Amino acid sequence: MAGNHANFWGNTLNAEQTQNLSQLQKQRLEKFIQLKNAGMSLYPNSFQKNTDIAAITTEYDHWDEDGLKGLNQTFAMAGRIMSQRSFGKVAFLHIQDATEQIQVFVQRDAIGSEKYALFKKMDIGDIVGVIGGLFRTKTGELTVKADTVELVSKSLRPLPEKYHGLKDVEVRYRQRYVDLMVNPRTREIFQRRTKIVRLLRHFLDKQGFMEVETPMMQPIPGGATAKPFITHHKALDMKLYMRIAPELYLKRLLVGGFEKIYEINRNFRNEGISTQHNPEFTMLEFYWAYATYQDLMSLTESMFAFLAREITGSEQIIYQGSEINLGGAWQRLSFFESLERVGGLNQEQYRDPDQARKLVLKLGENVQVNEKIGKIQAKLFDLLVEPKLIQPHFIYHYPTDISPLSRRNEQDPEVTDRFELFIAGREMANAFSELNDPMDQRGRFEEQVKEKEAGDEEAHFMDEDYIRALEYGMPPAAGEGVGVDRLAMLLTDSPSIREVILFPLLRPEVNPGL
RNA sequence: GGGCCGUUAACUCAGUAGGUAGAGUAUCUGCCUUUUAAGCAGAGAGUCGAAGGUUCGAGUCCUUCACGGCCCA
Repeated sequence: MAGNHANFWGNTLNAEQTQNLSQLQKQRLEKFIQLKNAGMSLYPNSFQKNTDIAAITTEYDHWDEDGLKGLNQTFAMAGRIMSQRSFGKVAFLHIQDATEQIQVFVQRDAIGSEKYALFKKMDIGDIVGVIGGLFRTKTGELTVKADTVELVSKSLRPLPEKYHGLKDVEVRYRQRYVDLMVNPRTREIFQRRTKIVRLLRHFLDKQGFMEVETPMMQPIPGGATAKPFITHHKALDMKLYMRIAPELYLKRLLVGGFEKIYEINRNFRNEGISTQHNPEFTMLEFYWAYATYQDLMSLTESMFAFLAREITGSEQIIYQGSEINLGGAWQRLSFFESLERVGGLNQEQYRDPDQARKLVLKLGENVQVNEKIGKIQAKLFDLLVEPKLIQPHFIYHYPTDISPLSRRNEQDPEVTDRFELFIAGREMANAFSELNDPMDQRGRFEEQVKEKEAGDEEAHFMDEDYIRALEYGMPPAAGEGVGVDRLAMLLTDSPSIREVILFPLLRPEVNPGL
């Protein structure tokens, strides 16, 4: 029989490939050939739907039997066969389209023996077109009584089990198409994610922000402390970086005269993978001229509360078992206050470089000998404060030497008018009043370049064109970045970023064909 | 990069003390015209992640590797 397969498919499948198929795949291939030999098109491009399944269930789910009888209307729908219960001369299926599932009743005497014989060759996983009227079964389920069932797309691989679904996370991520087919929860997460992004746009549009798109491939990667991916443009023979942030381009647009702008798009950072990090991730950044970081705190509060209400119906959400209240005004602590009040440190412990460094080492983290105090303090914060910030907290006035793009605080130039937002022990947003003094900015870049030369791969590059833009004069402004994936995690109660990214990065599969 | 855990039929999982591989679902055959985790009877289906090693004998013990997960960095 293997020879026949090869013959039938021309050179598509050779004998060895056929041999490698599982028993179930071989059986499906047999049916494929039988249906083909019966003159059936297995991948026709002809089925005309006239409704979605949800449209039917929404409209008729509450109709009684008599009402349905009097309806006298036929519907044409298409969907994947998800389950079937077959009797001798009659069968029940559930088919699923993008919107819903519905039961289909197929009767030999209604569609004819010949068509019924072909129908019996169809498998779970096949996509079928169904035309028929509605009725209620003995158990009361709204059901389509098929006048015809047509094969629309033949499935050559078996679907995972209906009861336990697909659990293997590796398969779920690699073959997301299967995960989406069989796990309703996965569909819900991604529908919800899409809704979140739409609502973000809606919210910002309503506030008068304009959406823009800036380069994702940049000659000088800027706007964040991160290691970039490097790529190359052939025709220009030019080194390019995948962007780590859109920030410096968005601020050029402030110079150009746009006053309220935002961008939602991918950033790329060449770092490890974890439950909270994927090398490419989606970021919202928005910039608001003549506003300050204080204004952004209020805007952020109303934005998150709005999202929570629209998505979950409440400002109180549950994330991984913790109740989180996104409503009202959130806690605000300065960076140093948080080290004291949340981290339990005294001034000497975090202000004295020696003591601070020793403390970090004691907590099991590495720290360079000549590390700047700001970086050491940031590590103390990550270790002692961040995990404890379950309810929303704004932490403001970050040290200047870890905030090279932020405006200095007018009272204390050693800190900046910057805040980060933490929810559920994670950084959700980073925002600040923008540094628009070109001289100060040049000095800060120069500091960064020194660090880069000292071996810090994450330090910022000098960007002369950005300085030039600032020299034309940028209005005072505040800007913020919000991690969209983390927001999606929060609002879908997902423990890992991979649950909210359709195709998270994985190492290549050893044997993708199997 | 380090530690721990996992990888057995298409899917979900068992696998005793090292003795030659099991269940449910799915599939196939037969019966079955209102089922819904349909039912009854029967059958087939495995490179036990890969490669070495120990052993008379390895899914099981050891080593290395691959992929994944969690934690740490």
